[in-house]
Amino acid sequence: MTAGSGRVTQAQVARLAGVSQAVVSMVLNGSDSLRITPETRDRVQQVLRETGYTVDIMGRRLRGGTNQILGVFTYESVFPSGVADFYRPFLLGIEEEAEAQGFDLLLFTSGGRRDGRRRIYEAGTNRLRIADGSILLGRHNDPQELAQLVEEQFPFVFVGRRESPTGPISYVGADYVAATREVHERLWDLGHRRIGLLSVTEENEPTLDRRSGYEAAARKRRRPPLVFLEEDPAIALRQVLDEGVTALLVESSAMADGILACAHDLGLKVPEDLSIVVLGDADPSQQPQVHAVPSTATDWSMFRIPRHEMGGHAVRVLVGLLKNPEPRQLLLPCTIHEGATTAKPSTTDSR
Amino acid sequence: MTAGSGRVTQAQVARLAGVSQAVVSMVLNGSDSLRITPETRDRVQQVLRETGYTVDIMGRRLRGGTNQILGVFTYESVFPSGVADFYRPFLLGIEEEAEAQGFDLLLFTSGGRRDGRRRIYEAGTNRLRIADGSILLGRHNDPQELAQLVEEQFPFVFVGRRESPTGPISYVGADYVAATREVHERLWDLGHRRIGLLSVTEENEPTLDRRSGYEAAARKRRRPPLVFLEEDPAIALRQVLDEGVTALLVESSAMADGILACAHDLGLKVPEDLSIVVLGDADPSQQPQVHAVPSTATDWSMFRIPRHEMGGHAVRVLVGLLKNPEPRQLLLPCTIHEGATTAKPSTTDSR
DNA sequence: CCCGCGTAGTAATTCGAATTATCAGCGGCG
DNA sequence: CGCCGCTGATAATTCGAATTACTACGCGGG
Repeated sequence: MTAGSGRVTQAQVARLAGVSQAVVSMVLNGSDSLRITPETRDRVQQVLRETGYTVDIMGRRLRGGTNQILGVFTYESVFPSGVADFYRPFLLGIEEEAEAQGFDLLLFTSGGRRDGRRRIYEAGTNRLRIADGSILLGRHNDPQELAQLVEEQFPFVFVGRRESPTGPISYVGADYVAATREVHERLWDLGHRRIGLLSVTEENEPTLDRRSGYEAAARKRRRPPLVFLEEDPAIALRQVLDEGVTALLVESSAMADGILACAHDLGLKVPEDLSIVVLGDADPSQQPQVHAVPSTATDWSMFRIPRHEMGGHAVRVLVGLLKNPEPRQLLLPCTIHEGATTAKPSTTDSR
Repeated sequence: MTAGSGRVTQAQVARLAGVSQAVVSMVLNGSDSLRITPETRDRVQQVLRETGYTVDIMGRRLRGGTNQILGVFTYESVFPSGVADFYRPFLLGIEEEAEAQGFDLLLFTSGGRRDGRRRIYEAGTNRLRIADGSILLGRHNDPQELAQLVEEQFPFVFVGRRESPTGPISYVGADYVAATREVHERLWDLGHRRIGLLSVTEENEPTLDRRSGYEAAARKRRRPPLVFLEEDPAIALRQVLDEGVTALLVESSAMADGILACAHDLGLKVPEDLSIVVLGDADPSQQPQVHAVPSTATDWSMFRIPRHEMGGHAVRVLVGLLKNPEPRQLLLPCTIHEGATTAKPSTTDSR
């Protein structure tokens, strides 16, 4: 009686047009248009227009139909307030492609939060089902929820590579492996022979990918991998220098900032004495709240994650999934930004 | 067959537990708990746990008549790429409040465009009706579409004051009248006696509000209104100075930039020789694509539009509208930013 | 004359959950 | 014995749309 009273149903339209509800449905869907007299169809369409009828997505979906609605589930807020906005490029790509494909977007904001995070299954219900399929994004993820989604055979695509022990899941990710390998190759071509990787202990997919790309590149050049896991930049830099490293790959620009500062303290110049490459864009969610980009920001050598394209491709993969529920995985190439923190090594160390 | 084949229903649970579907529903909802034997309830709950049953939100909402979805319709793209992002604060407020009120958000991106703009009525039907109600935002608007929405008695709230000849419509706007009056008062208190308004010819609601606020303030001080409509900043400044104006209210920061440049050319200092106040935030959609804010940006004296709050209040008004379809109008106060472009007048001109 | 067949619909069913009406069984009392 | 009232559960209905099964009607050919 709240919103439902104003809502016109097919049955009401049918009564006004003097036909049965089934006819209204047929007129709407154009199915078996041969079976309906042009006069009847016109009469029904007239009433449809007068009443401003629109389908009830719940009824249609209950029956197994589709709504031309794609869900967008984020574990964090969709519209963040920070200037360095991690999600926006993804969402822009998603919106553009959804518009191109003729889908509306449903943002799942209704659920309560637990531990400050949103959940797909809240109070025993899967809210995603309102949409025909859903795009998931966010750094966090809940393996249990993912597993249940897979079991329900609900069509969804993750933005960013995700693996689930339950079975293959669809995703559109960035090819960190290839990008890291490429970075290693470029440094090698510049003459570097001791190329290190400063990684983090947290073992999520992107980190693992970067490491495997690094290790593959090192193996190709028959060099032992030089992986450092130290969190303190000063100690890390000491370790790196002790190993004779001339070029360092760093996971985050925050860590790179730390290394750079310590290097300056030691009287080292970047890139003359040490080349540094950041493996990816700045991820603001891992950094403290920096609202204003410092004007002296370093022009890091790095690679860019194709966020915009990832969003668009995620929509395309999801739409494909609706027709053919065969899981699909897609990795998009990162573009390498030359930057100002790489150069030829000053000392030719070929231990 | 695509989605949902893996789902467990209440009926299946009931069969496994050897009871009827109604009992399962009762156990789940705890209703009439007195009517169910503890043993039966335990048995059902056991099966519920084993099968991993989750409520299908569709069936539940189908009965309820409401689907807990609020539409968000924008005439332009929701996720713009520019840094100066006009919509984001609104959307952030909308998202937060929707989450608090337990609604999902449906972004209408599917509609085809005409003249590069989205439309509410496509193919004769109102797609907004999919949601329980809808929030509209965007600088453009289509009076005809608005009129039809009113006639359909569809619950909607406009962000920004909008009037329709058809009847009262709900909106949440910023109180430009009061803010402009307040600006005028402050300048008066500083000693200014010739306070001008540089307006634009386009007559939308915000412009009219600013003008009426200005005129009310001038009337209160028994001063003739000094309204300028010249678009060329050089000519406008000449007119302004010819009238002996010592403080100028300007509609947009773009225009203010032009005036400032011309004033400098004439050897005038701001604010010493001329105080300037911008009536509102910078509206990036009226400016050329400026991706990087110039570091020499002027600290304009101006007032800020409470975008975030407007979004949140729009959701609250809309939710209220669902219960009681009585149109509601709400104006939120702007906050005045002192800035660096106002000062006491150098010449005491009291013509 | 009646069967067959096409036409233009209508009646009935389905989806999943919630709710209402109903029913079976049992104890107690007149 | 029969009936009331209570308990604990089940059958039936509802929501809106889509689809299948069915029917009423008309026309033509055998």
